[in-house]
Amino acid sequence: MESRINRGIVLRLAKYLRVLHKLKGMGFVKVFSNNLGDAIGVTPAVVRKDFSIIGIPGNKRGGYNIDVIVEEIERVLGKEDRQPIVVLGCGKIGRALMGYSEFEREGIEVIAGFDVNPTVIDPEAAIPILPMDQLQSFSMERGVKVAVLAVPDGAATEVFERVTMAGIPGVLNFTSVDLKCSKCDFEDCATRCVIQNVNIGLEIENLFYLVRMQEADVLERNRVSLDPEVDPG
Amino acid sequence: MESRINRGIVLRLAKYLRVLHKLKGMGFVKVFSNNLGDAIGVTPAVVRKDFSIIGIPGNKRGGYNIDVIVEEIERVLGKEDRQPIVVLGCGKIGRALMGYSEFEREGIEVIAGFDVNPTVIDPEAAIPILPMDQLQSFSMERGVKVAVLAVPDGAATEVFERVTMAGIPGVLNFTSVDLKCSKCDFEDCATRCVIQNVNIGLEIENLFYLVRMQEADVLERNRVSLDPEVDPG
DNA sequence: TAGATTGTTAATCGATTAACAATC
DNA sequence: TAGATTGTTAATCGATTAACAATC
Repeated sequence: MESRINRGIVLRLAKYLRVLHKLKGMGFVKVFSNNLGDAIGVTPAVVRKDFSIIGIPGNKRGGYNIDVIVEEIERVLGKEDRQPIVVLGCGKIGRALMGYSEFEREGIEVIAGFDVNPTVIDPEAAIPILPMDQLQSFSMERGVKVAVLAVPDGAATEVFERVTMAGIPGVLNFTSVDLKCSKCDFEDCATRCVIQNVNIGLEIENLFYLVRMQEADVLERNRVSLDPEVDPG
Repeated sequence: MESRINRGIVLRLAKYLRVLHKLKGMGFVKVFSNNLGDAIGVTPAVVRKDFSIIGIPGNKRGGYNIDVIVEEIERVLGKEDRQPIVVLGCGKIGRALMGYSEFEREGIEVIAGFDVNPTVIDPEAAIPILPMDQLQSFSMERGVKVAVLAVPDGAATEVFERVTMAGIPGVLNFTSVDLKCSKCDFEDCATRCVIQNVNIGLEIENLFYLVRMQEADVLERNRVSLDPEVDPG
């Protein structure tokens, strides 16, 4: 019954926002919970509930005003300001992320990379690559809020340690080491660090499993439909 | 009450597996639900329930036998065989994934990359990069089950179309376009394609939001603790 | 036996869904 | 007015957690 703002809602809000920007670009002014639900793949009731929770008003017969929704969601999500991040580990994945062109559209900007390998250091590059030692001073100075962790698995915990020392409160973790700060619950964390783990290997394994399950399922259904009642003996 | 095998369990099983391999390497033979729970950050009851669901037996006083768990989880997850995948889109992200060394440890092998850009095609490379046109024939021939989508957002739906045409039943989607096959529920899908969306931009936005919430929360708590009762006027 | 741990059942929790009164 | 859509309340659902009997 009690529904606070959780990760689920936040994710949906960001999705609404994209659809709404497109609709607005097409000249739409109003939208119904029905349309929006279809667009992001949820029921209209979810849309109405989400909007109700963050206080977006609609009109009983005329749906919701797109400008109002956009403004309110952006306020809740805090989209007004630029979102500067740093990338830790400038190997293949790290450098790919540093050049990820889709970030720009979202207001996300990689302001520096860090690495322990002296040969990749390049403070003069468009996006400077600095020695890992400078992480703390740089982050303090620039007020870095989010770091992307793209180091080898073996270095994950050590580098994560540096991140907490540097006072960076948010981490997107691409290593396959499951990070958690001590006593850290997703919602409430003693050392005050929010971690989002993205484990590519795990996702792929998972996918293989789901695919196999699905294929088994199809087979099973065919069997059942050929053989509606099990006939023992 | 009724708990079928869902994404949550599958993800946990893969995590148990990692811990267990390490424990085994250290010479352990038995493990308690308690230990395993601590290791992956869940309660012992969850561990016992998971094991109960997939039919892993324990001993009332002696915990679980590591070899038995490993064998059973690997059977359920189907870890015995190699897991060949293809990468669609050989830009920065795509090539980074093609060279992702952590895959090896998990039995995941990138067997080819595909791209529309003729200048990156290289069928003789260690991991061949082929024209996108050859996706269908290649996948049919090799029985590809999982494709990683790393094309620009603009090409996402078109390339995904090719994937379904090629009969590939699993997709890990790194574009920020929310893919879904028509009528596709996560569990049950008419066109029989399992999609896992990994939206890096969305994750980072989310992180910024959560960090901001957390900071607000800390402030709020300090305020409350300084000012335990609201004093109007 | 006493102590500890499994395996399962019941309670809790939170989120999603359904339903419908309010009302434009 | 009639029809449609919001906003909210209650029902449902599934997963997590607690608790405890069984038993080694």
